[in-house]
Amino acid sequence: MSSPTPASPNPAAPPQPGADAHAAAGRRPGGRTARVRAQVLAAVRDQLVEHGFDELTVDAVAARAGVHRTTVYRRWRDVGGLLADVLDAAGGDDWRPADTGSLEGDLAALNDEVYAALTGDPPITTALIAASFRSEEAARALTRFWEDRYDRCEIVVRRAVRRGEIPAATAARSLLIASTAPLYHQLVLFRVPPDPGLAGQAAHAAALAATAGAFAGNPASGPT
Amino acid sequence: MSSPTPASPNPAAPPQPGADAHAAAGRRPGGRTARVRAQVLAAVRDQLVEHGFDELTVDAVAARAGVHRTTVYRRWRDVGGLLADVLDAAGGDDWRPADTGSLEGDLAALNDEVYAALTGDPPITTALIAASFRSEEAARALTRFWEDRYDRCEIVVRRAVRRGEIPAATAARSLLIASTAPLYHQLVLFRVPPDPGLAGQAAHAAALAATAGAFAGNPASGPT
DNA sequence: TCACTAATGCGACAACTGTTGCGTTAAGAT
DNA sequence: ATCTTAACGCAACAGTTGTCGCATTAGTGA
Repeated sequence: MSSPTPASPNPAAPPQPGADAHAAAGRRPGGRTARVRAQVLAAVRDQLVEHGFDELTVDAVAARAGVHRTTVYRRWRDVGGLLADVLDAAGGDDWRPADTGSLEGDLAALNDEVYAALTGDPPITTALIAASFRSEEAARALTRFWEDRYDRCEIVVRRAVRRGEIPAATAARSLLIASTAPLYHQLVLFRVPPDPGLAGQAAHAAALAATAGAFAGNPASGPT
Repeated sequence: MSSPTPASPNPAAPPQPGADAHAAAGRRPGGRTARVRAQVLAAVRDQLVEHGFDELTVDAVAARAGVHRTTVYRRWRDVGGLLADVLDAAGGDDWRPADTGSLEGDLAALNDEVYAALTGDPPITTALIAASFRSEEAARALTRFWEDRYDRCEIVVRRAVRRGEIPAATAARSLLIASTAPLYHQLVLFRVPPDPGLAGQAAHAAALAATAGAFAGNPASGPT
């Protein structure tokens, strides 16, 4: 997760996001509906920033947005639905991985961003992960978000191949996961105290392993 | 996580596990208290197996255990406390990593166990991870459990060093995390559809990286 | 301008969650 | 055998969560 801050909240709000929040553009995407959605999503972010995930209840969001409880329940179902919508709005940015000139440098830069996202205050990213364990909808939104982010990261591997650092048949996704997973593992699951040194290690090891051909396979989509 | 099934539920039950479930051995560890604890913990496991984490409520556990709601609330506080106690009871087993004769084999065997735990039905392990995001107490218990497991796994690295497979100054913990984290990452956070092939990959890459000296550092406790 | 209707507001409601005070039971000690 | 008291059972309670039917508002199109 790199920049979950949504710069431009999508003004179109489907009335029934239960199935898919993006399928139909809504039968009435006009003024009030869009305004309510903007107010509610802003309220979610503000509430999250000011009081954390524990106090992110539907009631609190509705009150802060100046909207009735039932409206929020009907359109977003629960807190997970709210966060899923926030997350989808955040996925529409133009983020790209940094280009440092070397594979290890690129991976380290990625991990630095992951580190910042996971240890940042307010802990928005951690809150989203936590929410994904409470709501299937939030889980799907998070999966979509990460899928998109890792897709964008594959250029890091392609650049390294072009520079001759690693074999052409390197499984990009596997390499990227091997590089970032240890950081998530320690910060999210182990909850080790934050230490900026964590970020560089895995990047180094992954780059070395890639050089040694540990991720040989289909260059586009490795063995899952 | 490898074998969360508690073979022998600790009969000693501290009355106030709020602060630390193991500090004082309780002033009255006798028959009834221990019996209630055993009933409740068994009810937690049964409820989890039969109805999953979503229906694991304090009320359901109390009813199934034949115990009053208030008793559960007072001794375990919430569902997280219940799972933390279950988890602590599970950590007292005699699990050891398999010895296959090679580093990559040992790591692959580890990942096979992780895979089985994360994809097993009922999803006890996943439920515990989910609970750790709702309850600080469950989170601490999970950290303790994993810390203990990874400690026991370090012998895998020491054996590899003894066989001359990897440098003596290999950071055992870093290697182990690099080996297992990708699997957790994909199954727990990404929620990719289960695929037994996932388990072997990371083990292979980690073993290769270790051989190349990617985890050079303090052999006992690597750079965090 | 006017009718249509999707979306929202409103209040009531049941279900669930967690707490408190007090009486009862039974483990541990003398 | 008897006493002490930690732990439990019980009932009542307030607060929260989520749902429902119906009234009202405000985009949308004629």
